[in-house]
Amino acid sequence: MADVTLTFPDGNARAYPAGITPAEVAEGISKSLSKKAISATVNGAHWDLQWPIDADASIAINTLQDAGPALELVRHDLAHIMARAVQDLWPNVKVTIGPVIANGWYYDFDRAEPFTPEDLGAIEKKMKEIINLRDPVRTEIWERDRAIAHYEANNEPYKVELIAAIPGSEPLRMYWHGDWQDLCRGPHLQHTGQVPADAFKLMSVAGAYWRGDSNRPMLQRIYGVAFQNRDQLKAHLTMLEEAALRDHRKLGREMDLFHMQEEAPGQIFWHPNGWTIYTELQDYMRRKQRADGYVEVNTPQVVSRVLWEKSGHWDNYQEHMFIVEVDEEHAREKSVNALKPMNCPCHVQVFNQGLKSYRDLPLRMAEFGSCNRYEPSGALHGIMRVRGFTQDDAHIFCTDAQIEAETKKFIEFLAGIYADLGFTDWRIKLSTRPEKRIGTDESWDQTEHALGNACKAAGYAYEISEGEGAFYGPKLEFVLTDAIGRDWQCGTLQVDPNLPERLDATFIGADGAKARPVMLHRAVLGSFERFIGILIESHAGKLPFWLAPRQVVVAAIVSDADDYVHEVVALLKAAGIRAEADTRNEKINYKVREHSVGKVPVILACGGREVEERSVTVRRLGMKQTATQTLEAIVADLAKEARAPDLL
RNA sequence: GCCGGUCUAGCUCAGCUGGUAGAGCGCCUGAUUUGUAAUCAGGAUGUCGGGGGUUCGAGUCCCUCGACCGGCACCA
Repeated sequence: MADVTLTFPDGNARAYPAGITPAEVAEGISKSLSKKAISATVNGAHWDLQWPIDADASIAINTLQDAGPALELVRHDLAHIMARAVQDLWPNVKVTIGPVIANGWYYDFDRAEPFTPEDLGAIEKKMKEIINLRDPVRTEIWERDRAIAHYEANNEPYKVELIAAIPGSEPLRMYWHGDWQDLCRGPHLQHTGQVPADAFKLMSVAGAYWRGDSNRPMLQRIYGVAFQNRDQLKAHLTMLEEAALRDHRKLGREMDLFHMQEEAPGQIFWHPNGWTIYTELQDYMRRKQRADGYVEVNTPQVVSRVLWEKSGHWDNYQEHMFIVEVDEEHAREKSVNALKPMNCPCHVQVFNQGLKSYRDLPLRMAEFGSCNRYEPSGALHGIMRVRGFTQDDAHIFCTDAQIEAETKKFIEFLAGIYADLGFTDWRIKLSTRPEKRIGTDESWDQTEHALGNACKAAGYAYEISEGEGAFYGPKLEFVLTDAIGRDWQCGTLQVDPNLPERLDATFIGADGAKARPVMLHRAVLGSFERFIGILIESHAGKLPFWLAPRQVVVAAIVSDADDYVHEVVALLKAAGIRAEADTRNEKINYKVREHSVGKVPVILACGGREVEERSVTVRRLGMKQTATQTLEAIVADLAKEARAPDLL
């Protein structure tokens, strides 16, 4: 048999008989390595210790100490161990798939009865038993027919369907954990005992559609998290607890920002504190947009069905629209209208007034547009996914040739705003042509390239979201994450040649002929509601001074200071600062605690000494130490701090 | 929309197998004049998410509707 040359990470190379497995290689190196080994990295690929190597390759033996392979394998093996535990406990449960995800894994089961929290405890216990068995993992490649016959015999229809979906060219690999078998592409650990039994936890059960298709059966998905050791697991759980404290729904209540109630699901009752954030942000955005060459418009909320039919929304988006039927007193016919779910058709109406020249393009038309969408009930989420919201929307009417430059300009605009608002950690996704689409492949090629190039030109990397574009054009999504790491699309830019066509938007070109503009739908924040939710979570409620709803509380230490406190508040207000007095009959400790919990950035305490000196003692949120400043100095300082970043 | 869970005072939560609702914080009243994360004492909290049913009796059991939470699907 021919030899293969394997090159180790230290550069040494050795010849082995072809077909040697990494397990055998490890054994040849040392007994202890062979015991500790979990997998190999062969030519950069993650390789099972049992898979033969048939050609020259680089090789590294991985152990549980190697975070990348260890986390992947531990989580993957746990998915199998969990499935085995479930089938041990309930033999009738059918297994489906169980991939590794961020921090852990899930596995989807088909079972008539729901899994209860107690069941999760029982499953976890059973999993620990399986781990303690230290059952060897073995693998074989099977013929398709045999695999299908096997799963049919075992009444596992989902597995049969999975096999049917695997391309015929790919080998079918079976894995065993002890006697329990699963179809799996691997790799896996050597034996179940290599899983750290104290570093995983089953987290939750949730419904999930088979193959992600809402027309197919709903399965039960059990989520688990796993790490290399117990401390990492504990750290993760602690992180989750802390993240829960940053939840905007909790902070919204605690900081008295807004509330929602049954009578208006998915809509927000903004309280004075929350509305202050909203209006500050809106004022800031308005200034930024003006400075960046946008004109601002405002368009109707309730618009006749006639326009929605022309725009195509009536056919394609009706189920998400709030339909309003108006029975006018003297009208013979009811008029059917809809609350606008988006602003674009109305903006085209504004564009269409009067003749537009190529000299008017690009025309950047902005609106803080209030939209209502009948979102599915299960999609609602705090103030981040709602049925009534306001977009910082704009449509850029331009020519094809202007798309790339306008996109680049927009990305830079957005990046500046995100930076002002304290976001450094955001991503761009480029969503490309979906299966169901209009337009030629050439035009898709062009616009997809234009968006990608604009990202590059602006200096930002992007991920591709294959097939996620709108039916009329590709889009960029600007994604931020919430407290517990869920992704939210905030900013967006979508190329749309369709709506100008449908609503007959034209301009007179340089050649004197009518031409069709393209529209770029774009938003920076996305919606004020979602963005404020993210903003609250990312700052854990401690908003930057200019956005803080309550900026300063002036607290009296003794009631003799009350008059002075009111004087200080008046001076601060005159300087444009949101200040209030706290002259309640309470100790300063009490007031400091209460306003700190309330995330007020600055507390100014006034006692006899301050009255005497005409000073204040400043305590900033999150800082223990205090400093005494003169009244003039603190008013000047805070007035400066209160300026929005674009006014600095 | 789908699967599962939850809904008790303003907030956070307790209330066992059905016997007629409680705590802490907050709120109100009074005392206290206080120096940087909860001063003390007293007082009132409520259609137990809505509706219907079973029962002598329902916060508790059943049905139904709704909202919310976690996922999934959706996210022109």
